[in-house]
Amino acid sequence: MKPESKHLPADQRRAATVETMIAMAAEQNPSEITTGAIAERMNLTQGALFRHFPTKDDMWQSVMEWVAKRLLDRIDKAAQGAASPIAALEAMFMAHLDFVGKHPGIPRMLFGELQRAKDTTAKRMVRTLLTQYAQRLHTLLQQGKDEGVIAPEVDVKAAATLYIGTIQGLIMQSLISGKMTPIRHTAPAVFAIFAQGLGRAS
Amino acid sequence: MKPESKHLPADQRRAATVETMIAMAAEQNPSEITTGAIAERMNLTQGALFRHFPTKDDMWQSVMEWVAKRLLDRIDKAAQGAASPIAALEAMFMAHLDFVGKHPGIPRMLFGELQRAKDTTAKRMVRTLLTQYAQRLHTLLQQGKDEGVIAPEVDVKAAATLYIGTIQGLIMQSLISGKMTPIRHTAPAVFAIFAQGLGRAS
DNA sequence: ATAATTAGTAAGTAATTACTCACTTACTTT
DNA sequence: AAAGTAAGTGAGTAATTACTTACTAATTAT
Repeated sequence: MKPESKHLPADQRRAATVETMIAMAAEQNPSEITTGAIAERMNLTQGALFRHFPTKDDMWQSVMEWVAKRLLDRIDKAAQGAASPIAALEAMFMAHLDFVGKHPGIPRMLFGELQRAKDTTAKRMVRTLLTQYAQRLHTLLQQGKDEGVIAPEVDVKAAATLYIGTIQGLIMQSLISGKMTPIRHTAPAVFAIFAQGLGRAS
Repeated sequence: MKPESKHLPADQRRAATVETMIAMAAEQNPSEITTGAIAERMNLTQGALFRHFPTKDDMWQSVMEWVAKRLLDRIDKAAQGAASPIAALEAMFMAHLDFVGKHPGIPRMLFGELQRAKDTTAKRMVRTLLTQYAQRLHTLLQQGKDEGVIAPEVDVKAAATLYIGTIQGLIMQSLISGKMTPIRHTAPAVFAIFAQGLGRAS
């Protein structure tokens, strides 16, 4: 398939490993992905992977770095052009769903890593990512209140939780149906209710 | 600790196993719970478990049965006394959170099982549970629209997704912080935004 | 070209885990 | 009290998995 030569420089091999893991996470439970399976998918022997990563946990850590950087980048770019805080939220919402639509394994990874028992570096990175995400939400929501487009009685923290949950609910839906496509279809209606919830009762 | 005699009748032993697994899921990743660890917690040898369950998957299946029955029962009872569809939704919402507050391992189990690769019986049961849950939501939401307390432009399916996601968001919050308690605190504010979202723009 | 370095291979190893089985112990029935 | 049955024990086993290592092949530098 891919004419990628066998010998790859270390950084490219690491990048390829990360991408392979993300692709595999779309098809199976991340915690059930073995180093053997990763290597097989890369047409490589298992041992070769450990020339580039000291442990499997380090592989997951690299994956989380990839995800955190790309996701935050995407939502930041999406929010940039928006005319109002609510438009920004909606743009972020859609960008986020578009992102997980392209990489369906990612939400599983995040959630799976979050519920790991031991405190891996990867787990800490997920927490950091979500905290940074929440910060952006808080800022926008507060801005919306200041500008009067969001009702003053709205609890900012609750709204941020609801926003994250809204995405999580859509993802859950896709896990039940096994398909990712209906998300794009339902998303606008779901966001509409959320946005209506932020508005002033008037 | 417990003066429970060593020899237990089969049905009691099975029930005890299920409860032990639920308790353990509150402390660690369900997929990392081994039969050895379960047996140890029960002061039993590993082999004894397999006298009561043919496979480990069957244990999880029993756990899911337990969960499905109890959870649906709880939310049905909660909805019963409610004066309006929205009050019923709120009562269900709170009952659900109360339930997972008492058994913090349950949402992890459900989500973890949902993202399993192979189609276990347990996975099918989770799907069934969530479908039945959604049915109740659809009924209430439609009722609300008929009575005019929910805006006619609200998409019932989207609202149901949002409701589930709202709970999921709160659970995610607790996974990040590692604590279950703040859920109860934030929940009303989160539901308030959701309810406002259902209301007529007027 | 030759040497040095970097990447990949193939065959391990030790640990873990779900499940089995021959045997023993506790309870029940007559 | 004796016999029959249900529940538990403890020592397996086969499979899997993360990680290692001695060696080889490709790439780069001199």
